[in-house]
Parts: sequence; C-alpha cells; structure tokens
Amino acid sequence: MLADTIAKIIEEMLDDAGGALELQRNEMANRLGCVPSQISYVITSRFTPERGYIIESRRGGGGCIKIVRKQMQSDEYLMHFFYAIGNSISEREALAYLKNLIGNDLISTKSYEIIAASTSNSALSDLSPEARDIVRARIFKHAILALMK
Amino acid sequence: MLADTIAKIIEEMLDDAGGALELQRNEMANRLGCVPSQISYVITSRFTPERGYIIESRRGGGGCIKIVRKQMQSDEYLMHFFYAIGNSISEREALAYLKNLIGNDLISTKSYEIIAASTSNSALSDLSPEARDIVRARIFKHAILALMK
DNA sequence: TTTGACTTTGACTTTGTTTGACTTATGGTT
DNA sequence: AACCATAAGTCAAACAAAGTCAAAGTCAAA
Repeated sequence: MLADTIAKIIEEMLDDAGGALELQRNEMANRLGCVPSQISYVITSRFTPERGYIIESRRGGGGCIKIVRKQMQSDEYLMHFFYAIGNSISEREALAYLKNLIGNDLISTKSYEIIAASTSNSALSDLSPEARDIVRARIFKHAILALMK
Repeated sequence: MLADTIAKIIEEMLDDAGGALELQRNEMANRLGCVPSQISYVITSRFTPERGYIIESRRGGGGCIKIVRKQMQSDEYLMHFFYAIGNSISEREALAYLKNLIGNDLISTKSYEIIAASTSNSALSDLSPEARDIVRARIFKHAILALMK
C-alpha cells in the first residue's frame, strides 16, 4: 500500500537524519509519483503525537514540513502516562497525573505550573465542558511530548 | 529562501552593532541583489514589535531605516505581553512572542517548548481555526501567568 | 453483500514570498 | 519658494508551498 511505503520511507529518512527532518511535500510527492495530499495523509495518519511524533510546517514559498521523532521508548514512565490519558481528560484527572509526575521527579515544579495552567478549565473556558476535556487531552499530550528528548 | 537569508544578515549586523543599527534600503537591496521592497518585506514580517524590535525610518536624501533590538527584564515585560496578546492570536504570532521571551532570557528553553507545544495548531487541531486562535490566546496568557508566580 | 474503516485523488483554500509600478517624504539647489 | 534628485513606503499581482475536504475506491469482516 502506498501509504505504508511512504511511511517506511519517512522512517528511514528519520533514521538517517537522527530523528528530525524537514521535507518538502510537493518535492517528495513528485519524487514518489503521488499526489501531494498523499504525503499529508501519511503524516496525519502515521506520524501522530500518540506515536511520539511532533509535526510543524510552513506554507508559502520555501515552505516545508518538519517531523521530529521523540524517543518515547526510552522513558517508559512518561509513555505510560501518555497512553493512559486517552483522548479526553478532566481537569481533576489531569492534575492528578501531573502531581504524580512531579512526585516521581519527572517534571519540574515550573513545568508543572505551566502545564496545569495551560490545561486548566479557566484556560479552556471558551469551550463547552466536553470539548474542554478533549482539547485538554491533546494539550496535555503535546506538553508531555515536548518534555521528552 | 531570500527573506530568511536577509533576516539572518540583519540579525548578524545587529549583533555586530550591539543591538541598534541604521541601514539604507536601496544600498542593501543592491548589495544583496534583490528589489528594495524585499527589504521592507523582511522588516515588516520579521522585525516586528512582538519579536522585540523597534523600527524607525526616514525617506528622502540620506534616508535610512533604523532597527533597534529592545530588551527588557522580568515580570513587567511579561505583563507587557499579557496585555499585548489580546483575545486571539495566531500560532505564528505566539511563536514570535515566545522567541522574544527566550531571546531576552525571560523564560527557559524548556518553558518555551512546553508553551509552544501547548499552543500549537497541532495541539488545538480539534478546533476550528478561529476557535483555535481564541483558545490559544487564553492558554498563552495562563501559561505566562504561571511563569510569573 | 453490506458495512465500515482506511486509502487515494484532485479541486479548492490559505498562507507566505517575490517583484515591480507607483506614491510620498526629505534635503539640497536654483 | 519652486524644483529636483534621492530615498523609503505602499500595494497588488504573480508565484510557491502546504492545508482541507469530500468524493470515490479498496478490502476485510460481519
């Protein structure tokens, strides 16, 4: 399948590049003989934060897509949290997880403060309670990923 | 990309000049082999107040563009951001602010990473683009408040 | 054999850059 | 003053790249 092939190619490129790379969507699509949106599809379906990847991109002339692979395997404890969070989490649960992280010296007090503030109901008060929990889960995961090497 | 190259050159010139400099648009464009308005573009897109720069200029004979890298310290600066952000902010703007903070040693690299991740489009991808910018502004403010504690 | 998850494709949107024609301001000359 | 040369400012068009979304295709499992 095309998508898997492309995913494998990107994985190899990541290996070669030591875990972080920038690619050009159009250029790559051209090289692989597929439509550009296929590259987007592969990235959004395979290189997700759940799997330990961080994606950034820039449009316009000279634009590119940056992929960073975080080594989740090296930090099983954090990984555990990461998977345990699921795709929706309440403020209470999030705080409980955070306190646990701090208790195990996995994050600093300052990191704790920032993440707690960023995922608080107060920060997310523009959203409905349900949306809040969903968005909070994503923010939480992204914040934790950011802490990993 | 041209714009980034020029931005880098100006940064270096600023370093050499200790944070403030005057340049001549036409002369510089000529030297770099680009149209003069390219210089204007770089300055308006990269050397913005959010990123901590002040721009002044004078037209006519002997005219020039003055760029000053402004540095501030501590909580008052954070307060400044707090008020400047408004109730909606794009990912780009947010990153500009954050880089400015980091450039002035007001936040650590780790704090930067966490906040950037928490306010990224990727973290907020469940929301519509407009909602994203609004929620981002609130998260950003909360994160900054947490830093001040 | 229908359903549903996943994939593939391409038209359209949004964002960012480059260029050049035209406008405006400044300072020196007549 | 009036004029002119010299700078910078503005703006829109052309270009370059990635994002979005929905329609159509595939395929395995119920």
